[in-house]
Formats: sequence, C-alpha cells, structure tokens
Amino acid sequence: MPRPTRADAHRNRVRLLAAARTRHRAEGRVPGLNELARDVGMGVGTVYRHFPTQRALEEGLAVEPLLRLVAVVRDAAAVGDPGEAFERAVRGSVALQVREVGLGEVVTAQDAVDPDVAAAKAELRSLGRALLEAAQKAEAVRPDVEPADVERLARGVEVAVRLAPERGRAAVLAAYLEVLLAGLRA
Amino acid sequence: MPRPTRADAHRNRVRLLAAARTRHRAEGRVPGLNELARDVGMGVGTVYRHFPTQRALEEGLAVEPLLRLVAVVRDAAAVGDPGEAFERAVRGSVALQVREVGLGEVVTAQDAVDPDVAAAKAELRSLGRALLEAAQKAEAVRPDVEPADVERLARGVEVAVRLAPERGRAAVLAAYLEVLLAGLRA
Amino acid sequence: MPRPTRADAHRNRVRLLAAARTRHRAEGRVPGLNELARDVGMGVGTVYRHFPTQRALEEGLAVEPLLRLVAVVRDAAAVGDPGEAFERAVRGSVALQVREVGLGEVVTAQDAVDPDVAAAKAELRSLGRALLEAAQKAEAVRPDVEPADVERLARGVEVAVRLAPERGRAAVLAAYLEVLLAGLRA
Amino acid sequence: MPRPTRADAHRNRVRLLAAARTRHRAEGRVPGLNELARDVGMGVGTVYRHFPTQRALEEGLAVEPLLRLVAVVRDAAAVGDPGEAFERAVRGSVALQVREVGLGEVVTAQDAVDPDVAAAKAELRSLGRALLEAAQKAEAVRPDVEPADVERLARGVEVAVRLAPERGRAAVLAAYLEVLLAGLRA
DNA sequence: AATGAATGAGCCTTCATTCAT
DNA sequence: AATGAATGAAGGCTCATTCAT
Repeated sequence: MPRPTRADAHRNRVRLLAAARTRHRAEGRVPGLNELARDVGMGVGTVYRHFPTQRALEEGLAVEPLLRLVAVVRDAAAVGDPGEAFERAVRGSVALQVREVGLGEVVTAQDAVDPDVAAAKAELRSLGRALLEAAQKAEAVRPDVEPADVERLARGVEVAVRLAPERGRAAVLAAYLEVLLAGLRA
Repeated sequence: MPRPTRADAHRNRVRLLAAARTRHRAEGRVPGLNELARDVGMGVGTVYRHFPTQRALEEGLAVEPLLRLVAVVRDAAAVGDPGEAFERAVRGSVALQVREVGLGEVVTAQDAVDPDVAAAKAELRSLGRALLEAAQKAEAVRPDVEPADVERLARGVEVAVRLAPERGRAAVLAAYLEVLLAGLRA
Repeated sequence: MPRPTRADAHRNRVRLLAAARTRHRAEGRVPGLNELARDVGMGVGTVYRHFPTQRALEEGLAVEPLLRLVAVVRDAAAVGDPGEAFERAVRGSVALQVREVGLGEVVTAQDAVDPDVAAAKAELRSLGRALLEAAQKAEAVRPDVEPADVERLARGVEVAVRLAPERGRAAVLAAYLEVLLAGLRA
Repeated sequence: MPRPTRADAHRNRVRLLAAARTRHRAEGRVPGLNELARDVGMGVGTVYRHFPTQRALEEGLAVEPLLRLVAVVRDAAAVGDPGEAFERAVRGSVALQVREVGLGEVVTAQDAVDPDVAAAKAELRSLGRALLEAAQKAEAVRPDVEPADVERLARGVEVAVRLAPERGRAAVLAAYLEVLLAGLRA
C-alpha cells in the first residue's frame, strides 16, 4: 500500500501545474483536466482532487505569475520619485501580462476562488493604490483616474500589444506604453 | 445586403441575425448554429444554409455595424481641422465598438470571408490611413504611430471600457478616450 | 416565359447523367441529388423531377452500360461454337462490369424500377440462358450450373478483380477469368 | 483479448460487441456508435471509450471470427496431402466468411489498426502462403496464382454466395467452391 | 415546369464531471 | 487516495426529400 505523504501530493500539484503551463503556453488555452491527466500520466480523479474545476486550475496557473507581478510592483515602489515609481510599476506590469498568458485575466477578474490568488490580488491592489495616490499627489499623474482605471487600461494595452504579430512585440509594447503613460500624465 | 432573392429567405436571414445579435449582446459570444436554430424555431439545415459556418455568422453580424463604422469615420473626415477630424474618428469608432459587441474583433481580424465585410474593412483602412497621415502632417499626432497601431489601441481601449461595470460606462469611455488621445498627441 | 419542350427535358436528363457518371467514376459513389444539381447548375427540384430517388439515378446511370452489356452478350451469341460463345460472353461481361462501376450491382439486383433497365435485364437473362444451355448441351460447361449461378460468379470475379490494385488489373482480370472458366468446364 | 482490467468495463465491451454483431448480421452494416449506444442503453461517451472510431468497432467485431479463421486454416495445415490441405483451407475459409458478415472485408483490407487483428492477419497470411506453395510444389494447384489471388478469389466466392437467397446457401456454397477449386487445379 | 429554401432526423465527436472499484 | 470507466448534454455537420414561390 503506497501511503502518500503531503510531499507526494505537493509534488503532484507541481507536476500538474508544470504540464498545464507548458500546454497553455503552446496552445494558448488552459488544457482540460482529462487532457492534463493524460499528459502527466495520472488518473483523472487524481487531477480533480488537486483542481476540482477548470477555474481552479486557471487560478493555480496564475498564482506564480501573480506573485511575480506583486514583486515587480513592490520593487517599483522602492523608487524614490513617485511619478517614476508609478511608471515603472505600469511598465513592469504590462510587460509581465503580455508575457504571461492569462495573467491579465486573473488580475481584472472580480472574484478569486483560490485564497493565494485572493491574497496576492489584495496586496497588488493596495500597492497599486498607494503608488497611484503618491504619483497624483506629486502631480505626475492626472488626478481624475482611479486604481481600477489603471488596471483596466493596462489590460487594454496588453490586448493591443497581443494584436501585433509576435515578432517585434517588444517595440510595440514600448510604444504603446509610451502612449498610455503620456496619456496618464497630469 | 439583400442578396437572397426570395422574400421569405431574406426574412429568415434577418430573424436569424436578430436572434444571434440578442444572444451575442447578452452572453458575449456568438451562439452556436444549433442553438440559434433552436432559438428561432427553424431547422438546423436552414440556419446552415444561411450561415455555413460560425465564422459566416460572425461576419454576418458585423456587416451592419461595420457599415455604420465606415459612416462614422467618413463623417469625421469631413471635418476641416485634421487633428480634430482624427480625434473625432477615434472617439466615434471606439464608442461604436464598445456598443457593438464583436465589431472590434472583426475590425482587427486579419482576413474576412464575406465580401461585404472585406470591402467595408478596405474602405475603413483607407479612410483611417488618410486621417492619420493628415493629422500627423499637421503635427497633431505623434509621427511614430501607424494605422495598425491606432486600430490596436482603439481595440485596447474598447476592452478596457468593457471591464468597467455596465453602469457608468459612458463616463469611463470618455475618460479613457481622453487618455488615449492625449497619449497620441504630438 | 420559357416553355420547355420534350427536347429540353431530354437534354437535361442527358446532362444530369453525364455529370453523375463523371462523379461516379471519380469518387466511386453515386452523387447525392443536391450535389448533382449544384454540379449541373439546376435547381434540386428539377433534378428530382428527372430522378425521383437516389435509386432512380443509379438505374439511370446503369441503362447505357447495360445496353452495352446486352450487345456484348448478343455478339458472343453469334459465335458458332457454343462453348466458345459462352466463354466469350462471360469474358466480355465481367470485363465490362469491372470497367463500369455499379453495373454489376444492377445486374444482380432483384428488381428494377426503371422500365428500360427491366427490359434490358430481361433480354440479358434470356440470352444468357440460351448461351448456357447450348454450352451445356455441347458438354462444354458443367451441367449442374444455372444461369443465376453464372451471374453471381461473374459478379464474384468482378469483386475479386476490384480488390487488386488498379495498376495491372488487366492481367488480374485475365487470370481470374481463366480460373472461373476452367472451373465451369464440364 | 480481455485488455480492460476492470470486470465491468470488460462486460460492457462484450455487450457492445454482441449488440453490434446483431445489428451487423441483421442489416449488413456496422452500426453507428450513437446507434449502438442507444441500442445498449449506454452513454455515447462510453461507447467511444471502447471504440474510438467506426473502424475500431469493425475490427473489434472481426477479432473473434478472425481467430476462428486462423484456427480453421491451421487445422487444414495439419492434413498430410498438400493439395488436400490447401483445398480444405479454402473451403473452411470461404464457409466462415459467408457465415460471418464483415470477416471477408477485414481479411482483404490492407491495414489494421487493432494489434490483435494485425497479428491474426499476419499469421493467416503466413499459413496461407505455406499451404499454397506446398500445393503448388505438389502440382495440385496452378503455379501462376499467388496468395493474394487466393484471398481475392475467396472473397469473390463469398460475395457470389451471398447473392443467393439465404435458403439453400449451403448447396450454393458447395457448388461455387467446386468451381473455384476446379479452376485452381493445375 | 423550374427553382431553391426549408426541414429535421441523425451521425460524429468532445468534454466536464461523477463515482464505482 | 488513486484510478479510470461511465455519463450525457451539447455542438458540429450532412443529406434526402418536400414544398412554397
């Protein structure tokens, strides 16, 4: 009788996420749980134990990029100049969102099932709000925008960049960020 | 365009488009052809005769809004001041795209099956290019953006607006357009 | 008002059969009546007027080859030696059946809707019976086979030949006919 | 072969094959997978798990008769006289093919998806070739026929027998086999 | 008589999820 | 806990045939 330990379960979760990430990157869609089970060589039932629903898997996939997003924004917050800090956060966020398929969706989604996701989003919001308010107080950013607006506009830019052909997206990203940031300045 | 010769066939086409539009608005996705048949109470075959594929239906839905979009841009082109004309076109386009679900997608899609759609898109592009170039020549718009960029950014703003709660979208739209146009100015 | 004459109708029938024959040869299956209508550029209704059912079309297609089959057998009957005449008829029939997809099926089918087909089959049977009986009387063919047996065995050989790769079927046909005729000899 | 590990799954497979066999016998065609599901009262998905394609079902149906066919030929091979052995194999094969609808088709098909089917066919071919060569060396069979020819002619006879009315097929089978074997003798 | 729009049964297949083993 | 068989709704599509125009 193989008595599975916590470690086992955790390793399984990691393997599942890795496999799902691979497919996600490759095919642009979160794989079905059956598909994933076949990929990893586990029974469907096992996969469903880890991710009881498609949504759970999607959020599971987003946790790690989301943590990186938090880190990016926190790093930006360390910059002295408020305007500079704000812009750095926006740039970093959009860049990451463009790179990580699905991240933007999770960020702008209303609710989160996964508590890790919910926590990360909460922190993200609080950091974002602080950055924005500081930048506005320093008259670096228009006073009439709210944190939610920045989130949405960032997502919009992400979408715009994604419409460009894969080759040369870096330049496109830079250009569109310029437009966005110019538009946001006081 | 009333391509079908028979009156009843044309009436059916109209009914189908109406039903599809309703669902599209309500659920944000173009209904399946079987679904549509059920909604309207027609045989599946009939629906497939009118729209042989999902794609055909999508474009069928887009024809009319697309024509309105062309009209909006053409009207804008009548304005004397090039910068003003450009801005008016962008405002009108995004507003329409926000109102008409799916329009933005068709506009930014690479190819079109339906010849009416293809023709409208061609005209749209030509008008758009002219407006942009004139505005750039008048130094009203940054010289480094291309027509495709404006298309993508417009779509991005559309997406951003859609993320806002339905109530109060008008204000949001105005605000985000301000950001976009400010960002685009020379 | 175009007042269609008998001649028109006949020409239509001929066009339909020609188109159907082409597809039949090319794809190995009798085309659907809608398909056929599209090919020929007629309305489905018109096609259905000529061939009220799939079956009718199949028989329509068979009429001409069937007449050629009758001719083949009649020519064979002109040969003086009864054994030789019989063998010649069998060879000719199977060869034609191999060449004309669907012919064998019509020959061995029990009933015929089309009166032309029925008439041709009746004549074929009568000719075949005479040839067989003469050959048996001349002790050139085993006495225990009946006309229906020859029909069925001929069809069997047709099927056997068809199983061989298209290239080199002529040799295969000759060889299998040799086996059949040797097996039928007294 | 009972590949499925679970008892109930195996039972389902057996039920499916039984139902499919019944329909196949009765209607001369392998039923569609949905049809089959309806017949047996299972969900479509279950049927598709067992037989992912029409083809898989066809081969699944053929496995058992094919094994019996191998047995028949192997038994024939035990006979001392090579000519006698060959004839016995042919008689047994055609008789079985006439009884088991679809068997002949699988035997003459080029490829096989199911490994069991492929294996059985390989053995069948090797046994058949040996029998034929021995009979030819003993001058009991014409030297110019190849194994593939025997396969095809056997199928042809099967078809010929099937054209006779069900009643009295035994006698017809015997007669046509006589013709075939007489035709194959040196 | 010609036309072609309409019909709808029915096949194929996928997939998220449940549950017996 | 793990497994994978079973489920069945649902969507995609074809096609023989009927019937209004």
